[in-house]
Amino acid sequence: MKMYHPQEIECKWQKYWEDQKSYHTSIASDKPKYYILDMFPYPSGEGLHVGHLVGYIATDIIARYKRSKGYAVLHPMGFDAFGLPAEQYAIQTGQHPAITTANNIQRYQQQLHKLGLSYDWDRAITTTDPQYYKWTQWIFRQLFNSWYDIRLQKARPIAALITIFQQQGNHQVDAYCDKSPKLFTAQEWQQMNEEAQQTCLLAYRLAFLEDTLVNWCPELGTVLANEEVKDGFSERGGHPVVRKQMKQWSLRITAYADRLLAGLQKINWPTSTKEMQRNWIGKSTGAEIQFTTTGENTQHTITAFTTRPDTLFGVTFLVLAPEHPLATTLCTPAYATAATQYITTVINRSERERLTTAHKATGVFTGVYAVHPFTQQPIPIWISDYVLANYGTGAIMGVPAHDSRDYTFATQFQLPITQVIADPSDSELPYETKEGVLMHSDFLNGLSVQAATQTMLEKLAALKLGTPKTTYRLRNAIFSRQRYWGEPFPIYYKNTLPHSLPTEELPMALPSLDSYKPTETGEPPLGRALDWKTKDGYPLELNTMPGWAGSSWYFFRYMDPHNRSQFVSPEAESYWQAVDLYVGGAEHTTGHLLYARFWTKFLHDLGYVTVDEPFQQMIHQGMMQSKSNFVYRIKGTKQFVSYHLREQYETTAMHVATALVDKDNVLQLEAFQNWRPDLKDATFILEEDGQYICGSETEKMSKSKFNAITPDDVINQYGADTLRLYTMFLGPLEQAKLWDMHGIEGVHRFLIKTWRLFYPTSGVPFSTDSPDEAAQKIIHQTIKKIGEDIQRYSFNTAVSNLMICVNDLTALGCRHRHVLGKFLVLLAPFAPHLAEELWQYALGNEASILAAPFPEYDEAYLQESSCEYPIAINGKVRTKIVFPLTMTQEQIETAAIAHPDITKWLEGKTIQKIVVVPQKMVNIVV
RNA sequence: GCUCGGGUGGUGGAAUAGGUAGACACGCAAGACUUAAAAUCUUGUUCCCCUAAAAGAGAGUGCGGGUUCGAUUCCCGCCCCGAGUACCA
Repeated sequence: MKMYHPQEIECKWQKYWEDQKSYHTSIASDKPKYYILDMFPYPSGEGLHVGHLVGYIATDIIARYKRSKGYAVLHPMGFDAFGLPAEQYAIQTGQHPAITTANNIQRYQQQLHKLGLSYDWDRAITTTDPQYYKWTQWIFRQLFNSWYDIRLQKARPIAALITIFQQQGNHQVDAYCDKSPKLFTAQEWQQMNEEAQQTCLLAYRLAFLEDTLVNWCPELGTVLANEEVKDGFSERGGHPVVRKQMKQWSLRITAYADRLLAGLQKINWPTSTKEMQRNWIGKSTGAEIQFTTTGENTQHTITAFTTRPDTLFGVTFLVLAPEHPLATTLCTPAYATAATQYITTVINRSERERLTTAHKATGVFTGVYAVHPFTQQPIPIWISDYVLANYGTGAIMGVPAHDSRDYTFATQFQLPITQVIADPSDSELPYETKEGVLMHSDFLNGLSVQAATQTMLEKLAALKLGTPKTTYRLRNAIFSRQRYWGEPFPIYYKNTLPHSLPTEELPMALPSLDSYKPTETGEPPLGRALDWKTKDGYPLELNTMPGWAGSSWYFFRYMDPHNRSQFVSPEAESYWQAVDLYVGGAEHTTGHLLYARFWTKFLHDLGYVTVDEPFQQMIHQGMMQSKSNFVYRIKGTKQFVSYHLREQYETTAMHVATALVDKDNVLQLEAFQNWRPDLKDATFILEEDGQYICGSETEKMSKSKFNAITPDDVINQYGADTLRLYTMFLGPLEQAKLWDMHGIEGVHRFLIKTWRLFYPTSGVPFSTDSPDEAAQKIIHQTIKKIGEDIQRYSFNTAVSNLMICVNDLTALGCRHRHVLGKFLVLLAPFAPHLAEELWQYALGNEASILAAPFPEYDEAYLQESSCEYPIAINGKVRTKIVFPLTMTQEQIETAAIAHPDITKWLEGKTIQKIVVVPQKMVNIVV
């Protein structure tokens, strides 16, 4: 009898599939297409752990299933390889990040290869490859040379804008641009020199230079995007982040805010993810209202944005953001010193400090009043950092009765509070609900919130005091990084104005440097490059692009990865279209997933792609958790105290490798001392029984918590098929799962049982007779279930159903070649190596199982001739009776109440009703 | 605080359209094989009461209500856990 040795057969078939080019994908116009994509991984130095694999295994099962259903399946993999860790390593060691990256990629590929994943590796792409980033630069160049036409709701080439400027100036242009662009006539435009013209155009480009307040991370020496900063610290590395004014490249994603919002309705994504994008875009409608200051000499106009114009009569103060242009100039001399001091401290405060003091209201009075547009009452103007400079207009009208933040501020500084909406429940102020009737509001009195808003907007418009306005929380995306390991910008400067390099000069490759640190003068690392200038001697851009540049369009490149003349050919793009199913982490919701949608819409506008949403359906795999262990170090010493005694000392908890801890959390002391050089002379305070007990917690699996399980160890012990199956068997794809090795024996035993079904101890040969009813029923039921389970991504139940099938066929002693062959095709997407081995060697098929079509089930074999009915009395099941399906409802009723197990419950009671649900159950109501 | 998930045996989980709660697997217990152990196989395993055992009775899907002949599933109110978000006017 042959034994199941996964390590032998898995290597053999992996090589076979590679040699046969089994996963080669091409356009097959006679077949329907299916594009299934995993999120672009960053190849970190730590390699993969089993948590990363959940998604890869799931997509592989679907890809294999879809192929066996006759689809042309695009299932590629590649690497998003620019990024900070390789560069930090380069700064420390001097090793070029390209070498680090290549090593890491190789390790990833080996790990993925050992899992038997069916990627078409000929289509693999890497963002750091100049032949790839050539096109990232090319797309950036298109963004630089485009503007957004609001009337047509699409991006257009900058040449079209120049034509408009030549003919009519920019007074009539309806475009997304800088806040107040310089206005000019056609004649003025024509008289401008090139420099002046370029300055004007820059205000309209979709990729533009801008002085902005950025998240500066001194430790990393670079700026970070909003979503790369968590609680005032950098997401990578956890370094502090401060706010700083810098000239940066930005992308005008805000032009697409409305389309990014509307597009969510067309795509099949988790509601939570859509909701998060909606909140991130943060569309709010309201009005901008003008307030004029009182004062003898100078009168200023302050424009405030509000979503509640209906509460205008409740305004008791105005607040300016500290960064507001008027904040420094408005104050009366008596208040100016205090105000300037406040503004300086607040602006220099780091993001971190702002957050920790967020709950406290701070601010200063300017000494100046504005006039209420209707009551003509004076309204004090304050400055406070609870108003954000870059949202709305940077100025708000304070309505303390109906806004909690304004309420806190008013209470703090004893400003008056005027209630203007009657609260039906009469609860405490502030009353923020949009229900109720207006009061103390002159011409609005008695109106509902909705009607009052409408009336107020009309009145403001008529008196030219305000206009309806929609704002977005979404900011333009800062696109410069002061780093080496990223795509260089295809940009050079002429008299400090940016120009794009001609496309023939792309790719613009990264230069080699002697060091990857910033220059002594604080310039980015590219400042060290010799001859970093164009042929004509113009200086090139020193910043590089952020990590998300390459991942914003990679899904198109897989369609046509070797194209030298286009980023994707129209033929390939129109065949593969959007990704049908995208599987990856939810943590990319407000970053990658938003930027990829933005770039797709932009490329669509310019006519380069037909789709305008990149990912039709999206699923997030749940995170993998694992038990992590802690030891407790007495502060300032190398002494470690056991779990139960830790409270007697002042200790810090420290993660310890779970490999050094047994299942009862007992630490292996010697192994711990040898774990790291600095622990060599560690000493311990032990429990009474002489053991060191570690603390334990369930946490997200990660190398830094020392609780990661690498696939390599599992594969060495059980084989890739067992790992694939077990990862799916743990629970639903989208749910967080706890990895523990206990259950893996169960799925491994299942594969051994499967093996024995084909190589039984009895040695009975396979039969080619037509299978018996019982075997047919089992296999057809399983075909139905597996198909349904895969289609609803329920892989854990699919594995269960495969187990049930093997259990049943084993009990039956099934030897039918026909039935067993069908079973292998069902098993193949989950455990491809074992299925191929048994298909070719046990059953003696000549062709690969990959060519076998997914079996169809025959309804005829699923028909039952009878059904077991649970018989319930008042909903409680009392007995079960088998009835033939030919029985009528009346016959079932009569039989049920005549059954001895039932009659004893009916004694002395009257039957009120009998419910018979065909093929389900019977309920007797007494 | 807000938004979105989720609470089912000792454990992971199943129940796809309101119809037998606990599939499948782990663990545990007993037995077979073995000199013995491991491996393998067989049987049992929601809890509680009763019983020598069988049989039987009751409770039960976070808690409290509701709709229904019937609710893990639908509705209302609460509690707990997890994730995301944070002055966006």
